[in-house]
Amino acid sequence: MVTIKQVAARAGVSFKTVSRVVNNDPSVKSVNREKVLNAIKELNYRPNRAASLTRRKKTNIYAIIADELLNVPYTFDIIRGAQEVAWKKNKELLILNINETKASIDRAIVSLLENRVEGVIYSAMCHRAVQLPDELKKIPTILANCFPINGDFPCVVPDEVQAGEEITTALINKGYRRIAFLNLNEDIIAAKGRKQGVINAFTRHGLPLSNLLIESVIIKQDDGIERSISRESAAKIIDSFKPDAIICGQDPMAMEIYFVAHEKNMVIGDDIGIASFDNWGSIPELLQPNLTTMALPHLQMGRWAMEYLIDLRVDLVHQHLPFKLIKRDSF
Amino acid sequence: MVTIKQVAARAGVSFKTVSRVVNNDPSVKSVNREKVLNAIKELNYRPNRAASLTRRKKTNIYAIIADELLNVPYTFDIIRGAQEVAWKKNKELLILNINETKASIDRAIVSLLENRVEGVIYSAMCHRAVQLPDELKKIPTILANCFPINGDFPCVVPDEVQAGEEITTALINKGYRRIAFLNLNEDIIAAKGRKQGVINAFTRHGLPLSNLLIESVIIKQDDGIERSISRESAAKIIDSFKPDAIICGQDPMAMEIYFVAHEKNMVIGDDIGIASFDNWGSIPELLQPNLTTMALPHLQMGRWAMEYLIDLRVDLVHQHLPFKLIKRDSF
DNA sequence: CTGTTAGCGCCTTCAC
DNA sequence: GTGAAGGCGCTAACAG
Repeated sequence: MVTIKQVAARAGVSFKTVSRVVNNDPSVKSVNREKVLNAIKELNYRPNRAASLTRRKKTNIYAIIADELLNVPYTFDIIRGAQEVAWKKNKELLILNINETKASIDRAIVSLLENRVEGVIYSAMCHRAVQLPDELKKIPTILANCFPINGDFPCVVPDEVQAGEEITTALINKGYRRIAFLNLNEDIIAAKGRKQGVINAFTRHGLPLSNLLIESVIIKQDDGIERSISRESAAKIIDSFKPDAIICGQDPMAMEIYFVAHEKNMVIGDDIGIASFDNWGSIPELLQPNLTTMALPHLQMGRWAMEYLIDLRVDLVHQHLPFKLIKRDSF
Repeated sequence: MVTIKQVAARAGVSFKTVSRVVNNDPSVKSVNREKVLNAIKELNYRPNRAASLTRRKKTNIYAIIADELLNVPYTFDIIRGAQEVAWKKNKELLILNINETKASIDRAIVSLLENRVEGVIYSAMCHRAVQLPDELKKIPTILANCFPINGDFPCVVPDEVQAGEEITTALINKGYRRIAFLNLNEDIIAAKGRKQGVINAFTRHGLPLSNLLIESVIIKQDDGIERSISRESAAKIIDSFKPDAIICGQDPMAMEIYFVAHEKNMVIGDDIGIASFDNWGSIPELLQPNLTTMALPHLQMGRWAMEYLIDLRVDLVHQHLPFKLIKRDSF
């Protein structure tokens, strides 16, 4: 491997000058800069990151821990958002993919510590509470799409309530007045918040709550496994409650509704409106125009979390898609 | 940051002994090892990876470049597979997420070179030909889920032909005898191979090719944008060709078929069999039992590629899901 | 603007 | 088994 000294010899300058050129120090005469640049190209020199890191105090390395527990397509956007900002700010971003096991997260933390990482985003693939090892407190850390069980880390999470309000308002604005909301399991954060949001929208628009039916169609069986009863429920609800629109907890559920509507010879968007949270991209193109979706702001969460770490900015612009930024000065 | 010397002072040994303990050198008296271990714990010492890397010749760092061009759920499995093996072999794995831009890949390569990465997996999100910069030839590289346009890198790709044979054979074994295959755009690798495989299976089972209809239902419009005409095509084909089973190029297509079948009051699995490549997980649970799917071996590709890099093993066991390993001794 | 000197924290070599 | 000396490739501090 060619070193800075070899380049210096070739260019006929001291190795410090080479170092300056490599690090874009403006205080190098352009003649010398040229010479060095040529030598670098001729020798095909590449700075040794490890060596440079030993001497520098700032590593400029950040990391995102991705807890892949649930592994739905769009969640990769958190990483993408973080990466985008890191790139722009010239920071290195380590992606650490873990799973639910303790060994896995422990190993990730070892990596963080040994690499002298300067900031960490801990991101979960579904909005939930997490309990993180205390060791993470040694490094500036922000959670994305999850929040700390003890409130001991700052976090950025989607504002499910606002999402619920927005999707409902969209339907109301389209003229729908009697809405059924097939919610996810109401134990989970997203389901609780959205339910509240849907109710809020009804109240705000002066619609009677008797025109609103909310039912959880993901049920936990005795064996602990979750099962979707969306199809059966939808069929029943359409007959009994007679909604003019249905909100689904997630895309696959919307697919089921399409089926049920078909079976009942209802025309989507005409006889019945359909809206859905969590656009998984699983809805065939053909049906998309008839669907009101609310995608979660994963990209923004990633960006935001990264900007928070790098600049400690907590004054960020509110984006179109709803968010909640819970700030805690833990460092 | 606490250093090896501080640990040594605390433990009452030379810093070299500490180094030995940290690196699991067996030639340390267990009394001393204990002392060192305690000191490490008390001071909460963490080896500095960068510093250790400067002196060591082997970095043990590998990287996977993920070309996220197409961003379908299961492709992350390539990374997961690579990571699994890297973990097992105690290697660090850098995940470099790029997009189609040259700037992006160039930046990734700079990162590879500066980090003195010892091996690279270049993975594409859909099976295709890629042209990689020559600079990658300086590092042992293997492609996963894509192959080099000039044959200048080794690669591991799914065996689409075999996949076609297996899925068709599965249908034939279930008793279906007249099959329509709604293929992806036949310009793409996967579509070509699978078509051949489907034909092979027919031939092998002595079925007349007149009982097989293959049609591409993803068409490229004049404006270059691809459009799926699977639904219309399926409707027509069911009426005219009267297949007893349909093979779909991918899950979303299978969803369309479910619809069409519904509209025609056909019972899935009874009046008509459905099979699909590329299990995206977009098929609602309820319908899964009626679907014969063939998932692509992304996990295995990731594992295999990594093992190839680390051990140069090309003699790996053939797994259930079909593969093709194209080996080229480029390093 | 440039070069010298002195490290960074660790590992290698080799003598004890 | 252990430790001292030396060096990895680079940057900080400072002198010129």
